[in-house]
Amino acid sequence: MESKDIRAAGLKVTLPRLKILDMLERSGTKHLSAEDIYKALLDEGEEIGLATVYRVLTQFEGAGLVVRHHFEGGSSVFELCHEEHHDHILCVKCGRVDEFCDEVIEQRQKTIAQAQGYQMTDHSLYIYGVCPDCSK
Amino acid sequence: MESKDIRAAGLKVTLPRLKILDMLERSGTKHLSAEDIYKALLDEGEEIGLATVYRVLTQFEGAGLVVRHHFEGGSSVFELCHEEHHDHILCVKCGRVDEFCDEVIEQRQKTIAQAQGYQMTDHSLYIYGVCPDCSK
DNA sequence: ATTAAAATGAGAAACTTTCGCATTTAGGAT
DNA sequence: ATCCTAAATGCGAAAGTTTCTCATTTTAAT
Repeated sequence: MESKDIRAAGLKVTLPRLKILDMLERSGTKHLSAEDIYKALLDEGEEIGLATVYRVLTQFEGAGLVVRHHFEGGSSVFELCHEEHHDHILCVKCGRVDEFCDEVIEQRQKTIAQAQGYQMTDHSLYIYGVCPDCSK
Repeated sequence: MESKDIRAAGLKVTLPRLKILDMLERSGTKHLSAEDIYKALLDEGEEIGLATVYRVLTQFEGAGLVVRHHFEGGSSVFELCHEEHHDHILCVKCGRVDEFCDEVIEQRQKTIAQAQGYQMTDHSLYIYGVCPDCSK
């Protein structure tokens, strides 16, 4: 259980927060929007308010428990923050999302930031393409 | 003039479209939202509707004349599509945006896509950091 | 000039996200 | 275990962004 993660963030361990965390865990590699999480929980018979989902996700983001992504299409999506950083490759046909890590790029980004006089704090990289299943 | 670009996209050359294109050109490296463009044009005494701005931007995007970015913060921003592809580095303090190109990363992305079985169609890379001005 | 198809502007509508506030809950002190 | 206060919740309203509808205007080819 991650009660400790919630507590470590200075937040009280409440039922809604555990539910949301659990939902994100079970979602695996799929990225969920606030609305997705809200509906999924309602479907499972949980009582929760949409405003709470938004509030909690924002708090979790601030605490570094989840990352928010701005994919195309209106709403933000969220995913649990694993220790190891990773980037994403998305299928433009079916929406499938895969993850990858690449040290070469990581390093190169730092170099570029430095060259531009920036102190790099973060980055986001998305590769778009047609996934194996959709390209045959 | 880029009347030809508009025409090449199969769109009629209208005043609103020329105004929007011109505004994007004059904006230089700054990225504008639909609302930004709308207000800026109103300020210059132009008559234009917000719906038109949204419509035209979406059409321009489809035609490859502009790129839409989903930076943080609610609304999409747009920039003219120059021939050469480039990525962005943003200041998390002042919002400044700089651009860069890096062949190493470009190449590496193709390699990664291939390794994952994807046919890469596009990508987007944002580096976040503190810009030279804000870090002193 | 004429005309059909396309584009526009204004407001309504849809959608995502945040806010305000009365009520409930967590968790430390008793 | 019970009490108490700050924090969290749920609801509906509100704010913000984007799309839609439709009557009117404009483009560009005849």
